[in-house]
Amino acid sequence: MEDELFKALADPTRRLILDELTDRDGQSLFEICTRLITRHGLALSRQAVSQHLAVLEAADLVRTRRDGRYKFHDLNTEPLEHIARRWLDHPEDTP
Amino acid sequence: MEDELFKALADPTRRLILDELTDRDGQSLFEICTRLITRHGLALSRQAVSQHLAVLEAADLVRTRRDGRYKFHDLNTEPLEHIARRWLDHPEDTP
DNA sequence: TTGATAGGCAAGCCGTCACTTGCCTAACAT
DNA sequence: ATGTTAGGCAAGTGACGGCTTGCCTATCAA
Repeated sequence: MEDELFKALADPTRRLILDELTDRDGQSLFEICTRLITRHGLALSRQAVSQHLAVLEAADLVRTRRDGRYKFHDLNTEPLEHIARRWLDHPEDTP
Repeated sequence: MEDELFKALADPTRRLILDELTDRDGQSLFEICTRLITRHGLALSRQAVSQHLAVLEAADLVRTRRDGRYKFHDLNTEPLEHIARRWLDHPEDTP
């Protein structure tokens, strides 16, 4: 799980996808593809983006819901919140 | 720089090295090798660890200082502090 | 000086990863 | 029913990453 989280964040395209979902939640695969092209000049195939989304979903950074033939992708920031905590001082833990 | 930071964190062995440096700062290459074996059962070659340390240093997560034939490795947590900030709500930024 | 210790450099191996291509299913519109 | 749109599955390719091996330099002690 932790492994999948860090692996998911290791790829710059996946970080861009997280950016786009931060900007607007609940996008479909095609919307994400379009935004990667228009806003970042990244002309990836649909499958490439789909595979990235699968990696992000495996890391629980993205959650999906289906509606008919659409699949919407929602950002889940919870895994990100304590990502670096183990290496940082936690003054709140040491009273 | 950001790319190197996330790539550095993507490897579980490197995260263990950060753990060991969190536990005790300023270790030499051989000390880190020894701790990886004794505390985690990780029998890596010296060069493998050395290459990991180079990646961590490129990400500015580790800083080094030489003293004679010894090279000491110090943890630098600064890059970790705002690692996930771009995807999280920053209530302190929005008054 | 000799030997031992701490570390560096470079080439090579092998597995994983990002991406493409081709084909397939499901849902909706006409 | 047919065509179109949204998405999925699977195999293949090329590159990168982690690790090893072999050899080399530098520092210190005897």
